[in-house]
Amino acid sequence: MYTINEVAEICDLSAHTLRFYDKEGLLPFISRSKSGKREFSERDLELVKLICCLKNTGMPIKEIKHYIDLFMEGDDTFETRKQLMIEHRKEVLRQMSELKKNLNIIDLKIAFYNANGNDMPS
Amino acid sequence: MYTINEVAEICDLSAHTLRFYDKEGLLPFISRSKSGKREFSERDLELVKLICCLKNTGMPIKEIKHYIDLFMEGDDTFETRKQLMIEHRKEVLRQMSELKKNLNIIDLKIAFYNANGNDMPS
DNA sequence: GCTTGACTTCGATATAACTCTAAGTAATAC
DNA sequence: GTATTACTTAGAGTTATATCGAAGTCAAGC
Repeated sequence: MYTINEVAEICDLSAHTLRFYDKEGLLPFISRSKSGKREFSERDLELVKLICCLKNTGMPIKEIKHYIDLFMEGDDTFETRKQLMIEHRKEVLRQMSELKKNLNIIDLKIAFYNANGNDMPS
Repeated sequence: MYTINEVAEICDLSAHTLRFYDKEGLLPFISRSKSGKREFSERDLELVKLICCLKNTGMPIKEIKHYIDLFMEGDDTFETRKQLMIEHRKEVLRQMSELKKNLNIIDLKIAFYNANGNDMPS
């Protein structure tokens, strides 16, 4: 079991942020110790990592919550979750392609700088 | 010459946003018609595209302004601008690498869904 | 028993980047 | 000459994601 601070450390978040996520309904799966402290199992930790992955690829908290809600509903939502993930994968690919496009622009710019500014278009 | 709305269309921004950028000091190079309207030359358009590229790769407006300020100062800032661009390129590579890492996580997740949830880790 | 870590509520504050409103002016296009 | 487009100032409001602080409670470990 992990404490909130351990999870925070591992996932590069603050305990504050984790509680904030909890409040937003992103962590309904977390159990509590008899004294009321959050206890993260290995599986919980993996879910938090997945949440971070989704967040870091631009999924808004509300959509992540939707995914988690489906997850909590159980096996009936299996197909829906799978489709959501497949859709999000497309979005990540879109981001990568845009990033590549922008990298090209930057590379071109640096190439112009290396050519000592000759024919610099802008 | 392009009007503000044409540039907005081309760069997928609103005229509002372009005026906002202008106010923030990102577009000091734009000239005006005798009636006071903004006139974007081909070169200006390229610069706006560069600004969008920097913005879309996460550079904050203040840093973009700094770059534009250097640009307006002229050839003396050539080396500085080149170094800035090289540094930003590293940042873009970092983003791409993180995106790839996250794509892997998503792919793994989808693979588990395709395995019908067997051994689903989370 | 004292320190540390965790908990709660609640609200303030921050930050970035818009986004919009209003009210009035001025030139352009048909 | 009317509709469209663009301009101005100045400020209010929005969205998303935190981030912080206060104030008090509670339990565990040394």
